Parts: sequence; structure tokens; C-alpha cells
Amino acid sequence: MSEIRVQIRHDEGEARARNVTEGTTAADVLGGDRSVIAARVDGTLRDLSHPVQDGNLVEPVLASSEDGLAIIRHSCAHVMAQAVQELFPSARLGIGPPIKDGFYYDFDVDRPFAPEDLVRIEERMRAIVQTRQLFARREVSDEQAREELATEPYKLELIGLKGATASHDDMMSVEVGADTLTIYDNIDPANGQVAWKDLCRGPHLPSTRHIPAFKLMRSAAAYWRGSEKNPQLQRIYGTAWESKGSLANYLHLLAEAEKRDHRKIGKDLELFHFDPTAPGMPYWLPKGLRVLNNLLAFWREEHEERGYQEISTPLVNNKRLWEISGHWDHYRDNMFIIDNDDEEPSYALKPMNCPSAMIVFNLKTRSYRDLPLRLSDCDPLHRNERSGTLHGLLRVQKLQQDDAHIFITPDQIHEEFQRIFDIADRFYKIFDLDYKFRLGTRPESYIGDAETWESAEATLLSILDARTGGDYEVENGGGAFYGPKIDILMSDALGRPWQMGTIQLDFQLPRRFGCVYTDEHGQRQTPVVIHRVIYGALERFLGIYIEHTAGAFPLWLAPVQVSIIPVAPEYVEYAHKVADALHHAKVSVELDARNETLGMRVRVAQQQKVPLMLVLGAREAQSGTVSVRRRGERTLTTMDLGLFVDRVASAVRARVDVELPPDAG
RNA sequence: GCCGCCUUAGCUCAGUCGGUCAGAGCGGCUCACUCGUAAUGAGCAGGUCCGGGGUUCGACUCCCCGAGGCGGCUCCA
Repeated sequence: MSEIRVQIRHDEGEARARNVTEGTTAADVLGGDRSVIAARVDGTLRDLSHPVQDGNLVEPVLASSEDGLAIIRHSCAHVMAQAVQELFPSARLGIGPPIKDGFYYDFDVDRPFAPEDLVRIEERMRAIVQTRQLFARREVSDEQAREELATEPYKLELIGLKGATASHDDMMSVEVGADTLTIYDNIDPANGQVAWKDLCRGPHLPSTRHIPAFKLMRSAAAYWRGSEKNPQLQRIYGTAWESKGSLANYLHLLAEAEKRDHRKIGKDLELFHFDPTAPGMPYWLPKGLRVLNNLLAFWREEHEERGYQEISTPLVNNKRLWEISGHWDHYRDNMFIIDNDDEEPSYALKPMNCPSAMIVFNLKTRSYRDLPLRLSDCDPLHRNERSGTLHGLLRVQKLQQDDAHIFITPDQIHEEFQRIFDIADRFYKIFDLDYKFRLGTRPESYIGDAETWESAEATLLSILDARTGGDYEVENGGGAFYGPKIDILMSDALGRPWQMGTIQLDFQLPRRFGCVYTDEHGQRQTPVVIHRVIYGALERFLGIYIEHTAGAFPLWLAPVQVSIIPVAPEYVEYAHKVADALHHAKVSVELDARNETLGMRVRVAQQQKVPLMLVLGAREAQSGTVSVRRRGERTLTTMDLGLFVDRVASAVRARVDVELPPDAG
């Protein structure tokens, strides 16, 4: 046999050359380390059984690496599909890719899976893992694949889409790439028989015994190839890890994340309520509204400083307005329409503020000297969402955006965008939130001409490139119907992404509403409008922020900033004096003089996430001091009442944490 | 909108394979204790078992319809 020469590299270190005989596999080259479950050959992930070629650079893929976990999860998806088809012979296969923290597989089945089915499937999977089936890769022609998969209509459809899918849909391309089709056989080592097989690009684990830990999570319906027009398949989600410890750790993290759920915290802290009579439309309770008002007060200060002028406009408009704006044709399904049988025309609750801003712009003749004209509008909006899409505060039907419409000349676009990005930076830094950008381009349903759209998209692209150095996503077709947009995304406690702020470029609405300004040559011009929100919807922002902080708001935002706990009834009088002093200094106080033990009342304040607690007894009453306990800390500080009031009040005003003297006992 | 699951006291949840089983803890109220930094003790009150139909001698329990919620899909701030 002839010799070939390969390079082997471990841990990003120096590559070392080695001579091996032809036909040597990646596994042979990399040695018998059990934590190596695949190979990267010249940068491409391969099975360990892949024969290396002369000149290849071969690197190990560890089970615990990101690629390794994806392979474990992908192989686990196969095991699940095999179990499902063994238990439900009529089940037909959809696709089964690895995803963040796990995998799923879609099936066309006679009836949806019940929770008990998942238990049975999981048991069968454990049995399959026990048998140590081998994953064997085999290249097949299109014809051969069609023949072997004749009973799998969805796989046949994928074969027909081969090549076209790779660029369009990552999930589909897991099954078929652009090149030769491959089938993975699961071989039972006991008898050498093929126990199961699936059309798949791979790579896969050497055998099922390399799946150390997995768990099925839930089942749900999902449209075939992600389109509502297609039939629904039944999807089972699972998770898989390189060790039992990692699985346990992941499940623990999930449980912890659930405790941060803003819906639970909102109830515990009495922030808001959803009533069955108003789905998706929050009742703001006193404490929740206080937080919301604090957010808005901060927002107003910052925006007035930056030249924004706030307006408020009608909640209900005649449908004529929505016809002019295009909402009637492009957004009607999401609008609450008030239809009086005997009266023409209809009215609708506003789902967006933009048309009203156009009307305000048109109230005067405008000069280029008036631009940029920044009109903000935080009115409540109503959007009639499809049922099944609501989600606590994160997806509501009544919302308030920190909205603004900025009328500018075309050559002011770039600078105005920079100003908006600066505001976003300032806000998100204060709240310590992570975010990323996403560009949304022209959707299927749009107004205006393609050329204008393309130039607007190009403008946004160049701004984004300059701002982020290319660190952003592009969502084709993700724009608003009137223009392309840059969205700002954040994640909830479970890592699910949500669209928060958005900055949208609009050449269409000003034209539709006949907005004009006079330029420096006395010519009438149509302004460009930027629609922008920083918080996004206040409801969603607060929901995300609750999950981010687990309800432990910073001092300036907290609904109750100081909780006062007198040690015994005879000190209640002094406690009232302290409460009054704080109240007059515009600090939000709660006095807990209930007939409960001190420990109990401290505990309640702690659970209510009150930032500061004052315990008042004989010592304090006598010396005119307060004994301060910070949320989450056990160390106490005793300080003069007047000093404490000043410190807290100024910290609240400055929206910073309060500074207390070092521990004085 | 689609699929599945869920809905019992203010909250969190037991429970009945259809028959005095409507329960617990927390919370609330009352009383006692008068308390120094994450749960003092005792007693009392509190439920249209989501709503509407149906099956049955009998329905919180089974069936159908509806509402709301949860998890996804689709759609979006």
C-alpha cells in the first residue's frame, strides 16, 4: 500500500506531519481518545471513519466542543427518529437537525404525540443507545436514494430540492447538501443488520454509545418547511450532552431561568395583571405602573435634551387615515376595527403612531431649517394579534412604544442614524442589557418602488457596517411595509430572542401624505422619515428587564425603594417620622408595622426585592439614626437620618445606586 | 390562525378509576407573644372545582362546544 502524508493538529497548536498508509481513517490518525467523536479534515467536519487523503490537515472534534455537541445532538435526533418509527410504524420523517442546546425531529403521524408517548420513545431510545449501533455513511445516487426512500414522501421532496436548499434554509440543508446524497445506516453490531437508515449529510458519531446523556423535552406541531401553507408535522424537541453532568447542569439552568419568568415575578411583586376579559392587554397595578412611569420619565428627560418634541394623537381614527397610510391594505388583519353597522365609514384603533405624525407635520409649511423635526409620541397602541401568539408582557395587544418620527432631508439620514444609535447605546448601557442588530429588507407586501427600496437598504447597510463592523444579521423580507429597518434584539431568560428597538427608514408615508418642505433653493421637497423606538414597546422592554434583573430593580426604578421595619410597636412613631422624611424627599417608602417578627418582615422585604430596608428600634429612635440593610446583603450600616435621606434622594434623582458609609456596626 | 397540554381558595398545588373527600401549605382576619435583621404560636373565615351544553339515578371527575393560559409553529414591538 502506498504511503500518504497528513498533518495533525491538536488544540489549535502546531500541526505535526505523519506518514500513514492509504485508507487510514481519521479515527486511526487521531488515536483512541474516547472524547474525540469526529474529525475536521481540511476545515470540513467528517465522520471518524472518513479515510484521510494525502495532504489533509486533520483535527480532532471533542464531544464537549460546540461542533461536537451538535454532532451528538444530530445523532441523537436519528436515534429518536428510529425509536419513533419502531413504535409508530406509520410515522413518516420530516427533518431532524441539531439546534441550540438540543435537537428536534419532525414526523407526520396519525395522531399527535401525547406526553406518555414521549416517555415510551425515550425508553426505546435508551435501548437503542445500549445496542451500540454504528452510524455508517454511504453515498447514493439520486435514483438510488429515491428508491430506498420511496415510503418517505418528505425526504423525496428534499431530494428534489437538492442544491436549492443549501443556500435557502439551513435546517433543510442538514439533510441534503448541494453535492452527492448520503444515507446513514444504523447497523446493529449483534447481527450486522441495518436497523434503520436516514437521508443525511452527517457527520455522525461512530456509534450510539457515544450519546452519554439526553432527554426529550416536549412535542409541538410545526409546519413542514416552515410554511403555514404546508401540512403540520409533529415535532419532538430533545436535548443531548456530552456527559450526564452537563445535562443535569442544563436542566438546572432551565429551572433557574423559569424562576426569572417575568409573568411569575409580575404576579409575585404585584406589578401587572392579565385578565381573561382583555387578553394581551395588561392591567398595570400601582407598583408596576410606578416602574413604567420611572422608565418614561427617564426617557422624556433624555429625549427633550436631544431636541425631541412630544405629541399625543387620537387613539381612534377614521378608516380614511389608514387608507392613505396603507395600513388598511397592508396591516388591517392586525387592527381592531370599530364597525358601526349603520355608519359609514369604519373607525380603527391605532396600531401605529406614524400616520398621526404625518398629519402634525402637515399643519404648517415646513422649511429645511425646521429639519430634523423630531416628533415623539408614546400613546397606547392596539394590535389585534393572532391568537396563540401572546406571551405575557413580551407579546401584547395593547402597547406603548417610545415612538418618534423624525422628518429629515435625504442628506441628514446618516447623521440622524448616528444620533439614534448613540441614544440606544446610552439606554442599554444604563440597563446593562446585551443586544444585537438585524437588518430587515423589503417584505412581500410593500408600498413604493423597488429602486427606492434598494437605495434605502444600501444606506442602512453602510450605516450598519460602519457602526458594527459587520456584526449583525440580515432578515430578508423582514422590513416594514413602508421601508427597510434595523432592529435591535434582546433575549429573555430562556434565551428566546425578542425584537426591541427598531429604526426604520421611510420614503413612502411622507409621499402618501403629501408632506413637503422648502429647500434652500426654494424648491418643494418630500422629507424622509425615520421611525424609531429605543425601548421598543415599554411592555416588552419591562418584561425583558424583569427577566434580566429577576425583579431586583435598581434603586431609581424600584416601585418601593425603602422598606421601614420598626422593631416593636413603641418605635412605630419614629418609623413614621422617617417615612415622612423620605416621602417628602420623593423617595418611595413602605412602612411594615405589622404584628410580625422582625425576621419575617425582613424576609418579606427581601422577597419583594426592595433595595433598602431600615430597621428602627430604641438605638435609632434615641440617636435619630437609621440602620440600613441593603437587598441581598447582611452587613448593616447605621447612619444619621438626615444624611440617609439626602443620599437616597440624590441617588434616585441621579439614577445611580446609593452610597452608604462603610459598615458602622 | 394551526397542533398539543392545562384551568380546583388571593397564591402554589393535592385529590376523586363517576357516589358525604372539596383538601394542604402560604397569604388574609382574630387572639396571644412585644420581638434587633430571610418564616412565633393558636384559632377562624375563604371555593360556581374556567363557562355553556350533553351522557348518567348521580358529573369537580366522562363526552361536545367555547374562553383564557402554557409550550411550539406561523406572524410581530
